[in-house]
Amino acid sequence: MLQDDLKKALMFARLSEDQLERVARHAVRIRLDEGEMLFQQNDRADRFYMLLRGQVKLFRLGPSGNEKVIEIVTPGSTFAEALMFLNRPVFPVGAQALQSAEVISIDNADFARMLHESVDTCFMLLGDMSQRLRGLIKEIDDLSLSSATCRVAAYIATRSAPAAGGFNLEIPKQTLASRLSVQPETFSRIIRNLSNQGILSVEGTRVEISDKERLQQLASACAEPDISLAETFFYPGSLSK
Amino acid sequence: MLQDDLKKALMFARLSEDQLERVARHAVRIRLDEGEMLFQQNDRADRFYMLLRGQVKLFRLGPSGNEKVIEIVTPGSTFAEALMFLNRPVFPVGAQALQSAEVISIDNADFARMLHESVDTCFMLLGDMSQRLRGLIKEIDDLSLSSATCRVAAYIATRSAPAAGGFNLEIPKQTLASRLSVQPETFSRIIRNLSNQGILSVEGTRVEISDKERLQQLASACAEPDISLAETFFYPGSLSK
DNA sequence: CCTCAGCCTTGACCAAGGTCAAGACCTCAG
DNA sequence: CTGAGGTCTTGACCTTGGTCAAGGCTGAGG
Repeated sequence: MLQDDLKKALMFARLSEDQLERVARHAVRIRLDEGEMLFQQNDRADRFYMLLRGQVKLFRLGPSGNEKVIEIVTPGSTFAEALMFLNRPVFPVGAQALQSAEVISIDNADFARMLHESVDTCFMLLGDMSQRLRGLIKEIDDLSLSSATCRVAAYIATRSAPAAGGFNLEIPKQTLASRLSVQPETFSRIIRNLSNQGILSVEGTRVEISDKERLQQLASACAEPDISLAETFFYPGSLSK
Repeated sequence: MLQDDLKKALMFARLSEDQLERVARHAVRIRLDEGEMLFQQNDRADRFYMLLRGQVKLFRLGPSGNEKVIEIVTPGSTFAEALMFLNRPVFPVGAQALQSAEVISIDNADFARMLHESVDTCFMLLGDMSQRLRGLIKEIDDLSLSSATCRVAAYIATRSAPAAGGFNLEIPKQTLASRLSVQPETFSRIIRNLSNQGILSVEGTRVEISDKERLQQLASACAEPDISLAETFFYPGSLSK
């Protein structure tokens, strides 16, 4: 049932059965194979989406084909809904399935019409967008105030926070690298450095954290290039000696 | 009259007199001297603002005091209103007057209450936030796909678009540099390069564009590091010879 | 007119990380 | 088992732009 799936997203949680039914009427279920595009950057955006299953990456293309992954969507999240309120909406990113995936696609115009009747949902959406704004601001200062090493450390620290010891990278390293705004080669090297430091070890997609504390330090101390962290970090020998 | 000033912002345009009056009741006019802080990063955010006159910069501080300017607010714009919808809102940036300025400060809670009665205004706000989201995404790929030179060129290109010949930098170069995520020294050098190229000339705060076309090229071609633009650019001699 | 304080510019140097090229490793099809 | 096409890793090199230190310029106050 489409309605039941819709309810999984926070955004639709407050809708009445009646409203849900109405949204569902203009919603379509779509299956994507691995690698399949859901939409292209600059396509006209008159629908938005909710991911049910699988993984979808959102990315921007530079003119010469180099891509930067902006986000990796996880099941239960909606995306591209913020465009609904622009005049001539166009997707600022492309969306491609990383694994076989299933999404629900919802008609903007119809949803907006319905939104008029539910101020509560408007507020929901506003809150949602606020958070994204914050996230992006965070992203910007990560980019301009932190080093690549930092970003990688921070990512791993967050990912490993819940699990005790280690975890599996669910994303191809290439893609992850792009998400973190780093070349794949550099990503590889950073991992190697961290390994040499005895902070963690990576075997295929499996990541084991050995020294959580140091990892945390790296993750947070990054914006602090003056403390001679770079030094202790890039010359692994200095430790064992 | 406070109401009249409020109307200058798009965001309040659709409000009824009644609603405006209500907003005005919880709004305060604030004067800022040059250099004065309006709020600090991480302060509790229970009000938002609209700039009437002057300039205000929004910036983030890294732990060691290095700052990154996120935005320079111009009169008529509202800012920090997106925080209103978060649970425990805290300013993600600090705000400081670059020149003597005047702002209106509006109470979040009261505004939100009023918003409940005006779906139209909700939509206004949603649109507004959409645009900011887009802006930030743009910002992110500028940071990760473009070079510093590019960003500077792009900035100047936009600023000079309306005016025919040249224009005045209204912002201290230091600040502008930070806004563009570049060190002041680098900014200076980039300008010099552009001058040597005969693309523009800068005298104090006055910028004159000599070769608009080349400037445009630089601004847009930046994401294209493979075309040997860097080469023609960084070795000025190669042109005259 | 001099001086001090900001800003801006310049130069010399250096490190982070991007680029290019090659090879390792893995998986899958034949 | 073998070969082809991925992805990942490594090494060598080079560019960008950050850092440090030293002037130059300008405007306000004595």
